[in-house]
Amino acid sequence: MSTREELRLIALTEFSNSGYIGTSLQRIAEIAGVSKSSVLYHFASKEALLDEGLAPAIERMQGILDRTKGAPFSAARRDAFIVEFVDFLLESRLEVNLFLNHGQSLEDVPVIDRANALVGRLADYFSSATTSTEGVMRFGMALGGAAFILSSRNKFGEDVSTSIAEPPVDEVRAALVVIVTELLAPLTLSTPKAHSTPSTQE
Amino acid sequence: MSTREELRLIALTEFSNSGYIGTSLQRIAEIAGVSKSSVLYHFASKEALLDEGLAPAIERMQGILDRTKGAPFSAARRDAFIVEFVDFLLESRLEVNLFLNHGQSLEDVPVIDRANALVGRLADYFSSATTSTEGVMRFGMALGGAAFILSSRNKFGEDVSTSIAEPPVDEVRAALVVIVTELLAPLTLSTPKAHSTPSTQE
DNA sequence: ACAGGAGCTGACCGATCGGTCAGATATCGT
DNA sequence: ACGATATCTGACCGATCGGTCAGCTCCTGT
Repeated sequence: MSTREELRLIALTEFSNSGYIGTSLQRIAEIAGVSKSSVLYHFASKEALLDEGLAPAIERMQGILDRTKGAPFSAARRDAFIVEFVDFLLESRLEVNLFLNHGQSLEDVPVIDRANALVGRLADYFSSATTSTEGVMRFGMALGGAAFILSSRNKFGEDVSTSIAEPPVDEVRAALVVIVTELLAPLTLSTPKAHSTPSTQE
Repeated sequence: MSTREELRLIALTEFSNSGYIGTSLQRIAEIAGVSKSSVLYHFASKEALLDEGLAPAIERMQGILDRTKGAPFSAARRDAFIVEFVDFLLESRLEVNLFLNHGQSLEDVPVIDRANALVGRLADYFSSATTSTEGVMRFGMALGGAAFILSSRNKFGEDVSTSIAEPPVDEVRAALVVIVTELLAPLTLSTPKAHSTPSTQE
């Protein structure tokens, strides 16, 4: 693997674990076994390192959303999206963890803005199927909760609690699809009502 | 309000929004309208500011857990816990957000260790009712997801997506209780036998 | 043989970090 | 009136931050 690619992965890992501000170029250089100057030779700036670390995951998520929003909301398309979304979360844990945990303090960074825009498109897609408070909370719990629990699974599964072991990844994937589908199911069974909350559709 | 209490709240807010490392004493002082030296007069160090900011929420959560674990696992006690837990999340958003989003990079800070120990006790309590991967994921999605979606509700509700308005707090509370209960319900319908994890009562 | 670019480095820069310290100001009990 | 105490401040410290720059060592095409 090239030094440049190695630095990208180290930076992504450290940004995810310690945050963007909490990770110094010096530390990235030390882990890679090169000098800080070498890091800045391969990447124009620390921000460029963040940008190139997140870019692949952002482009993948963009593709998923483009494909999903190509047709109107339906239960079948929603279920297909859920599978794709869960796979995305499983394979982009570092990126998702970095964005979820540390993105709010990096709001003026362009690559974070792009990721935020994706969340907005995702919310718009599901908000087209519900207007009730419970529906909105179901969407948030299902997608945000799944992203959170996956991106920080090490924290709860290994570090903190010793009584919960790390399950096989395919079991995690299957369980997550079941739970997310269950959470989102009421949103499209009978879309017109759901709750007695008429309001707040701006 | 005393200067000291004002500083505590400003620090908690800034730590939650920008992270512990991402918040400087200078910034806290500027918001409060005092000098950096004054901040360090009221609090021995930056870490003391973090400690005293999180302490009340930690003590409250400790009380909830002590009360809940005073008796063996049952559906009724679980439901009572859920209500208390949701109320806790609603009233301690800053603290929960700070712990969830930035706690993993502060693992050697004593107050964060205390909070992590609470999560461990919580996980032990619910892991006594399930051993399946799906059960563990249900627990994680329900509690972690609820904590996440509430602590970062501003991000998804106001900043990012303009199509989802901020619902009344009592509706959020009711919806969350329904969803969390629904997620955790299958865990105690048939509890043949739990784990072989005797207590770990510290 | 050698020019030239790729990869890499140490020295250095201004800015900011958390924290220390001596002293200024104000309040209060006596 | 006067010392004691609480509150607050600016000046300063060493460490670390992201970033710049001149120059070093290779390797390769000609």
